[in-house]
Amino acid sequence: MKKLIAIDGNSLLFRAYYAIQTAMTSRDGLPTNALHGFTAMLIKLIEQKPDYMLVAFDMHGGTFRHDVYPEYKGGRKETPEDLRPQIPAMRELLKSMGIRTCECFRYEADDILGTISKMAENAGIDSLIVTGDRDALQLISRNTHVMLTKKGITETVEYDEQALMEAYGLTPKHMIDLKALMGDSSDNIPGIKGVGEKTAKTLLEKYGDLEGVLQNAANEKGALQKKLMEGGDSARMSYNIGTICREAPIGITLEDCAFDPAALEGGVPMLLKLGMKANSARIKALADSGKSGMEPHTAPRAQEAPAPEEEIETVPISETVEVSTEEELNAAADKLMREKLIAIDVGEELTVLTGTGKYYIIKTGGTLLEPGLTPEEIYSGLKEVLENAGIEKAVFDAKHFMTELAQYGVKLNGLAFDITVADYLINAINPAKSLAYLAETVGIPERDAAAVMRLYAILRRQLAEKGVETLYYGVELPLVTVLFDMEQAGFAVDAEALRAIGEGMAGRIAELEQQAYGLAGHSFNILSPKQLGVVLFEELGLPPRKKTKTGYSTDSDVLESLTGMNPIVETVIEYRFLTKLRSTFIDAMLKKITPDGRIHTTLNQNVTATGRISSAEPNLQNIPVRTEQGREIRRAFVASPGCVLVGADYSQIELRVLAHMSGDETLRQAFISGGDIHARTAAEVFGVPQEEVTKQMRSAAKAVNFGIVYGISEFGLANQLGIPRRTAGEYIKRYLDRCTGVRDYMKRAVEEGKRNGYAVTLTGRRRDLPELKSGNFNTRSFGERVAMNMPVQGSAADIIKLAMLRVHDALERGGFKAKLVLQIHDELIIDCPKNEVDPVKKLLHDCMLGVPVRGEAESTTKIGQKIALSVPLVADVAEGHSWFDTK
DNA sequence: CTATTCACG
DNA sequence: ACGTACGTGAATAGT
Repeated sequence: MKKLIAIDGNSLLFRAYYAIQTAMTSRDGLPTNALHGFTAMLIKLIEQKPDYMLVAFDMHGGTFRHDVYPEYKGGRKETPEDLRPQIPAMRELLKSMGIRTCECFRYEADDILGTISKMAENAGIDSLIVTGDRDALQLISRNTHVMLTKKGITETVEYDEQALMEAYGLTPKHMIDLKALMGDSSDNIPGIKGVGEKTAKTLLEKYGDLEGVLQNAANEKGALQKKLMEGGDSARMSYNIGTICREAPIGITLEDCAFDPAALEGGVPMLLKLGMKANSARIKALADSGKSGMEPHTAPRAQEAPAPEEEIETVPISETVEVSTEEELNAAADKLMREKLIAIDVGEELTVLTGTGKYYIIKTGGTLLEPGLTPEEIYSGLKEVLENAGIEKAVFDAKHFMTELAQYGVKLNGLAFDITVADYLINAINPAKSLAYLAETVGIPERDAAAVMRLYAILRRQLAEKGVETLYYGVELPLVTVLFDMEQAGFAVDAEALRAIGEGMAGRIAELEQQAYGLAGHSFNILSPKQLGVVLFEELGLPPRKKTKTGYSTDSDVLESLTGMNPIVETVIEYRFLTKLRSTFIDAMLKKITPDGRIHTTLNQNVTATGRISSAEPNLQNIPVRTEQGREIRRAFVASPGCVLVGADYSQIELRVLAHMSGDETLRQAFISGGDIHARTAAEVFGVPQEEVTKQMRSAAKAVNFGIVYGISEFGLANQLGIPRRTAGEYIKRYLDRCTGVRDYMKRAVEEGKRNGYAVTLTGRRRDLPELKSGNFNTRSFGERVAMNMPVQGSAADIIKLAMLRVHDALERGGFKAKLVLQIHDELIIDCPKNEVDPVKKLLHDCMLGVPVRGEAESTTKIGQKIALSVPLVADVAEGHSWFDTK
């Protein structure tokens, strides 16, 4: 197979120019930084032995896009003064090396690349398009790949269809739709105002393409509908100018681009003149190897013959039924009631594939022009089917589906399989973002419900292969419903109290702001690390402690170390602290309160690599607690009327898990005999009786304990404690000498990680450890720490998940009205009617400790019994009106 | 869009 | 000798 490499000359020169900001000039004073970078890149590309090569340039003046849209910018900023002369120089250099260049009146370099790659496709030739411009991703096809430059210029990523799907969850064609919807500020393409990436992607997933989105605008609600209706023309126009032209009048043929390595030699004199000695030598070498003809022109590519896919039995579609009227829907629902298993997917349309091979396409739409049904009609029509627990359902993202159904008063019963959750257990590091993405990665042709059905078969087998079936069916799948209920319940918030806290801070913030300006001698943006760095380290002459990639670091460690040197430091610290509280925890929270007076977070079950749950939009797992003032915010998180909050948290669960997993006798005895674990550690590490442990010793020991859990390193501990590395090393050594079981465990964890390629928790949850194979020291060290930490953090996550299942189950069986509302890794919060407090407190405590609970279903404890620890678990329970009080 | 910072376990 | 603690999510600034 022959190969064309087509390069966006302007884009690459720009990238090279910004990547290399060192001053470089040729003997006659021409700046050469961009030329250097470009040439280095060119050499890398020539090494791929292309048969055709073309470098496209933009032409001055307007383009056909400006005819329809005069404000179009074409992604390019002003050309910097010292880059300008390098562009013609590059063209000349390319010419001398026999590499074809091209520019085209009223078209951009992109369009030239689009056109030449189209020609190549027609001729059955592979193309690689090299550019820094993401717009080119729309050109990707089976034969055309796109190489994008990353940070700098020599680092690149090559995208084919699959890689694009993995990175963006979109097909090449979707890239245009996406831009048309969300606009692009660098090109000044308007898109639809108020539609960002997230909305755009969701819409595209739902309706397929831009036209689909616009035509289904009526399906959307409220503000979004309005935006879509009004922004249609703008989006269509954006689509047109965002589409790369593949039939530009470029005036050259593919054969004009034929590349002859021997001709490269012609560039050597000019390279030398430009002061590129090393590059000229490499070009010369490439020219010579081309001349000798020793190497085959087309390098044999590693033929990755895909292993013949084992055919996985899925349900062949025996009958397809399109449903677009209520009569048809009712008929379909009647038939569905007789099914045992159905796969469901909500996309552009609702699709259902039954275990007996009947495929229903239920048309959404229901507008005057388009046949179809509204969501209300569909879900009420299918209510009986969806709520019948006897009909098993396989879904892609069950919690999401349940949330949608809830809007129409429909409950989902009989959940048999959730694709997202299964996929997460198989590969926690890279969870599937969409059904299309997953189908693509797995290499199956099906879409919609058919993909769900096929994935159901595939993933079930993989779960079995990885030994995580019990974890899946015993923990993760039932947990979906628990998390859904928690999201629906929400956390009551006293908006007035929250506002009052914010208002109480406003005065002080304004005061600090003025104070900072006064001390600096002028006003500036205190929250800008860049501006603050200038004030502190240049104007006021304070000593910089560390640097970030972009300049001085001004993080709290640095500021802390500067206290006492200038009063502005304290001012800034307090200012940052208060504005953080206000913007993230007061203003942002107020916006998230729904009309029911509550905040409904989203609890993600498939984002963390360790098995923890995460909370987002808003994150309720990081509400302040460590500072007195921050903790006040918790007074606004309250119980429902007539209720109290009951909260319980595990004491030192990770260290207890470590004690269990390592079997270390010292650590185990510490937990068995009880008491203050950090003080005990201090006594061991510092070799003093526990009564003589000072505050400092205890806090150092606490840091050591954390370090142990994180996969200890001397440097990390030294940094944390602000002590010399040697001293930190000494602490670690003393700790591990006393707790040899822990030392052995850490060693074993890394060895097993290497041998198996993954780390594993007490329930068998896995995390792949590709880092352990890395040749890079840092990457490998990271892998080692992960191998030590993941089993500990992940097992603790397993334990609390089990507790949640048991609590949920016990509350339901006991007929309590109390509801779980939040989990914060080692803490559970229940919103509890006052008359239920006593039994609920006991139940919560018992569930967390693994104590049998009356009336408990056996199934929920299957794994729980297996992971009884060899050290006691302790959970502290408290109650109160607000979250502030549950400590 | 990425980097920085900082809130939590 | 390398250069770091583990896991998250969100606001802000500025390229």
